[in-house]
Amino acid sequence: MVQGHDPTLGVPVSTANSLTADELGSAAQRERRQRILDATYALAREGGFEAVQMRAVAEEAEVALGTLYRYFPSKIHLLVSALAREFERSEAAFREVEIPGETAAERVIWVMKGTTRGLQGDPKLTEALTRAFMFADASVAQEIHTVGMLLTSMLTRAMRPEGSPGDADPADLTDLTDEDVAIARVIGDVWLSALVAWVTGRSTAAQTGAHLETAVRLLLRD
Amino acid sequence: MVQGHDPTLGVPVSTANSLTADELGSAAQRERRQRILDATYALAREGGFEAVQMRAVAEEAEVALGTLYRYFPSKIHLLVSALAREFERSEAAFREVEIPGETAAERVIWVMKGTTRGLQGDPKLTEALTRAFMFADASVAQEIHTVGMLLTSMLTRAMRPEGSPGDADPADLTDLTDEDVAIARVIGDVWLSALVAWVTGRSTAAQTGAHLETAVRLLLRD
DNA sequence: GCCAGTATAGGAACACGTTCTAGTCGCGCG
DNA sequence: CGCGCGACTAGAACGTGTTCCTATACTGGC
Repeated sequence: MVQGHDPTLGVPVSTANSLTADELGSAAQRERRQRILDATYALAREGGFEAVQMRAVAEEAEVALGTLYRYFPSKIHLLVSALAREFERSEAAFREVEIPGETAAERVIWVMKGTTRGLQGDPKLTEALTRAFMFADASVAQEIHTVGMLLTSMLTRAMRPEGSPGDADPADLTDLTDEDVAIARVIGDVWLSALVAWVTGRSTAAQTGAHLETAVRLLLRD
Repeated sequence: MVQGHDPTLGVPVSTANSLTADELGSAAQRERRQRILDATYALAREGGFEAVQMRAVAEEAEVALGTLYRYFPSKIHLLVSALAREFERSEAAFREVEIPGETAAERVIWVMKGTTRGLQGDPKLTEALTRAFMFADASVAQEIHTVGMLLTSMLTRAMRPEGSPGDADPADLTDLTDEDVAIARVIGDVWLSALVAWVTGRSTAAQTGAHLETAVRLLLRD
């Protein structure tokens, strides 16, 4: 089963999706949603996946349990949505800086290492978000797709020479070859696997970084 | 979080590992372990991850729930152990055949596709095993390591020219360069990500195969 | 064959994700 | 103003993974 590609929002998406910020009518509702995500973030940061308990999130966000479930249909949706919000921030931040490096490989490594370092500074949080991402099933496809797009966007932007067209819109991949996109996806895969290995204590931060760098150099030999 | 189990065990088990076949004294115990894994396999095959319920496994295997937990300290351990057993069978089967293909890339693709096809023939089973693998935390490191070794072994064997030394022992990687091993690991990463995407309904079998093939060709340009 | 100690059976109890029910609040509309 | 309706609150209830407890079956040492 494949999900449709970019329904580009606006259309009432079929089943049990998380409520996005734009779908919420009142300011009070948008603020409730923010409070919930903030509570999720705070709990995850302190105690990781297992500390993000739905009752605890509801209490911290000062909403009833039922309300929490109205906004996010499951713990996984909740955590992946929190991850998406972080990625949006991260992606926006990268959009503001010059990415250093002569070659595509150097620039990609710079971006990946920066992102990874950010995540490794908050191990519990990263554990929670990664576990959720890995455990997600098809019902979370929408949210996952958002995250995937952001990641691919960051990578392909790093692969492009600095200041090339298409920088503004993260979804604009027009001047990239199929091979570029394929490479970006493979790097994303490796990154995810490395993250999982790190999160589950099967490799150290240093190993993760080294593995990632190796993979990028194998893929982007200029 | 799975913490240390009660230490009243006859055999000194390091932390909270699954009991391996060799650690079990009596034939009756080894047979119990097999029954448990068989039951797990059967339930997973029929109904996937959620159908593998500990009470159901215990009943099907005709052991008490407490006994099940003595053999496998969690559902995740149980499923990853089942996965390891399958991989052992798969790896052994591959060891018996000539791997066709002129180049390393062709041989690796042949192996990956064969394995993937096998998994896709049993979607529910694959879903259960993959979800467990992805959800595993550090306490399952031992079992996960086993699986990782088997996968790397299959891949590096395919990368070697046919009939080269080291074929007998899956752990013997002496005649491979560091780069070879790194490539095998990257391919393993991509395979895992692709499997997750397929299992969670985010990509089709065909897309999974194509992505894998692209990745292998990017990495093994002969 | 008997004893001590361990493994197993059987099942209650607990934790947390999820669902459901009843009641309350706020608000636009006749 | 009173009504209806959707969103919210509070909390009970349920399912499944996990733990715990007690009685029984087994096994190795004497």
